[in-house]
Amino acid sequence: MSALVLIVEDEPAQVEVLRYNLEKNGYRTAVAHVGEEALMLAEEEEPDLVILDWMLPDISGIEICRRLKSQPKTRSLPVIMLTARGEEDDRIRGLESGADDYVVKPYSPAEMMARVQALLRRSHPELADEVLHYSDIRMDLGRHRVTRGEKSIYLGPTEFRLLRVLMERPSRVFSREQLLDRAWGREVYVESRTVDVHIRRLRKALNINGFRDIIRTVRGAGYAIDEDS
Amino acid sequence: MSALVLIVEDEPAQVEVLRYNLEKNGYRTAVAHVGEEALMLAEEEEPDLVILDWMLPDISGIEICRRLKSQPKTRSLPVIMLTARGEEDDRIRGLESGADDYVVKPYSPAEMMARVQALLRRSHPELADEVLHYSDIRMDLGRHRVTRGEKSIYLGPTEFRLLRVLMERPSRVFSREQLLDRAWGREVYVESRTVDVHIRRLRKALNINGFRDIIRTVRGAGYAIDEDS
DNA sequence: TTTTGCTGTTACAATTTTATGACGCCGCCG
DNA sequence: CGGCGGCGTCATAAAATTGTAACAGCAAAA
Repeated sequence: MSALVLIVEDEPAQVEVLRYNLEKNGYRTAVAHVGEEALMLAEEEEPDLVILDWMLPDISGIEICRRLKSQPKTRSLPVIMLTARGEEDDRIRGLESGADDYVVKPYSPAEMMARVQALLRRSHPELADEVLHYSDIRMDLGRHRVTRGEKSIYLGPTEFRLLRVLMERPSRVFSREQLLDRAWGREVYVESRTVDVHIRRLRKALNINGFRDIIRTVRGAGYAIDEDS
Repeated sequence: MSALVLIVEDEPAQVEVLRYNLEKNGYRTAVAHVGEEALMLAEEEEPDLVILDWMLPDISGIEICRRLKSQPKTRSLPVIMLTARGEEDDRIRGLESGADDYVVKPYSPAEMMARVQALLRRSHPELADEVLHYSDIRMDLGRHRVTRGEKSIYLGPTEFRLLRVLMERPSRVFSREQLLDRAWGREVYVESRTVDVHIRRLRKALNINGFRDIIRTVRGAGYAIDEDS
């Protein structure tokens, strides 16, 4: 089972952005558009985390947060407060109301995901699986599973570690030595040309079904994972 | 013997959903379609819990609940009230009539099961056994019993603990060390290769009758319980 | 265009990792 | 005491993974 995140937000566009990103990261989602619904769902569905918009049609986010924190059943439910402008006052009031974190709009999805994961790791370590994304490639480290589009990709241990290194910093070029360091470890000695071979294996596995090659060769420098060429 | 849950609901589709989920979780079920029948069965069958729909053809759920709570014989019988809309008034009236919990339709089966289990644990701790599911495998922790499909699976104590660890987090890959920690305990020292042998024994037991292998070997990483490959 | 250096690709042997069957030990029960 | 079931370990087979060498291709420099 994966973590359930309750989104409390009245703007449909915002909801969709959050939902898309959360589900891409393997979380389940529930949505409440108004405050009453939020309180109900928080109790009924027992989510593992709440993302709570500050401005809602009925009850204010701050009030919802206060109520959540005042009930034994939802007290330890982590709350990320979401607000339009980062005024210091709001920030303080938000945290005073018991929110565990605070994100200012506009925010980057990656930042939000990082915060979600950080809070989940704190409250339910077993639910916070790391997932790396780039383009249409998805790497679930906990499940040790790689997919491209809908297709499962099977990798040997070394290719898996290699891809992981590349995915952790997309677009960055790693020299063969850097890759050996990070994917093989500092102590082993292998020919640097060996990297080429594993890159090839990785390419072959990743480009199954005529997918475009996503590994970029940088002559004289190394390799990177990259959208184009 | 397992707990008996009385379902009081007039819509056949709803009944089936409930019955299916309850039985999957190891409860026995009885069904009443109308209020009179419910009162009768509550007395005759001595169920351990009642799931009571708010809207019924003859007597209202609230009235049934009141009557149950007024009779000595059924007073301590836990009641979960089931209603279509989560209006605050209904909620209050429901709880005032003596219901022990309140679920709003539509609800998730998992949520309902959690509530059933929570109430049973309170009233009859010995009947509230935890049950793990994955795919067609069912693990009744309290009864120490495993089934796959309709077939009983016999496991030694070690295989049982091992399967339990895997079932608690389906799809997650556990290293041999993690498995030793969790299924054997931190203090004992056994070879990590021993895990292989028990995995094999587990597989042999689980794949009886030509069932598909559900344990995934992840080279260089460990094992996971998983639907595919 | 030729040269030179780097990279892609393939084949293969070596190594590592897992699967499996067998064995002996231990504790329990009859 | 003897049999039995469960368990850990070992030996060996089987399978997957990996490192390297060799060579073809290609790009940039001369």
